[in-house]
Amino acid sequence: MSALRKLVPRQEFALLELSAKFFRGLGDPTRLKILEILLEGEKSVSELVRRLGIQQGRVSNHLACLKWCGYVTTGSKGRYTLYRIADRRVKRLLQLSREMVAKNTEHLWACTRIAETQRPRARMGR
Amino acid sequence: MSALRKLVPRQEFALLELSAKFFRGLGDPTRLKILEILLEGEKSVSELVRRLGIQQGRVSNHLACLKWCGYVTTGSKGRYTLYRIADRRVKRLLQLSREMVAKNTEHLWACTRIAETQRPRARMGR
DNA sequence: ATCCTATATACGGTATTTCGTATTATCGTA
DNA sequence: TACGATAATACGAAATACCGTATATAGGAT
Repeated sequence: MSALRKLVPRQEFALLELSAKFFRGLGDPTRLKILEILLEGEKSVSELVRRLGIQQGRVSNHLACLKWCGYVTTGSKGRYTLYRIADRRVKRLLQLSREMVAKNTEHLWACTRIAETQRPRARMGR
Repeated sequence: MSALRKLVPRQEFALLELSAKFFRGLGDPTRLKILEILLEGEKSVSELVRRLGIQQGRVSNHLACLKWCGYVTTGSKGRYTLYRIADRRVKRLLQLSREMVAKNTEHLWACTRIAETQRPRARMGR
């Protein structure tokens, strides 16, 4: 049980929790790439699979995640499921992050508190 | 080794990776709460510890994380280290998320692909 | 130097996330 | 109905993140 939970009102805690979850939705490079592709226009799952070059199941899973978080919506067209960006704010979010990341590349690289994927676990000491 | 890595140019992959890392910086309720407090104005670590009610070490760790990601900067004043929001865009990011989360509360709650902290692990099936 | 306060770091344990692989569901068409 | 294509879901293993506790560092005052 998070200690924070005891200190902030239940409602506020829930909101923080949800917002964190929301941002974690953007915390994966594959999902970010998917959003970038969808910003070009709606795409079917198989199209995304081709573009990403990863397993179909994995793509569907990431898409489900993006959908739950409200980044994308779906429609079906025959056998295809088409995914598209759900909200104009998605583009804004990605823009903002790009700007801030650009200003901060070296720092972010050096950051060991949040590891990159598949990088050998960095010890905290020097 | 991520499969995505093989498909997108090295440079682009690095950028996606960094952006994801950047967003993961916002993917924790405690860090979000810290940013909210800092939006009121600069604060020392001990002040934050009081407000958050959690271990000092943990707060420092989260602060380090936020600093690496470029959300906050520090200055020292005597024995105190003062933390403050590093960039106007931080406020924008949080605003955008609040708006999108508000539109999406139920969905986010229901999302089992990204777990809330300390919630009993939901199985994927129904 | 020594003590005290403020802050940063280390590390094991546990929770969470992602991945790879396999399976299941759904829809159009023969 | 059976079949092929499209998409969604399941599940164990590996990677990553977070917490609690303990310890180290730094600066000011005595």
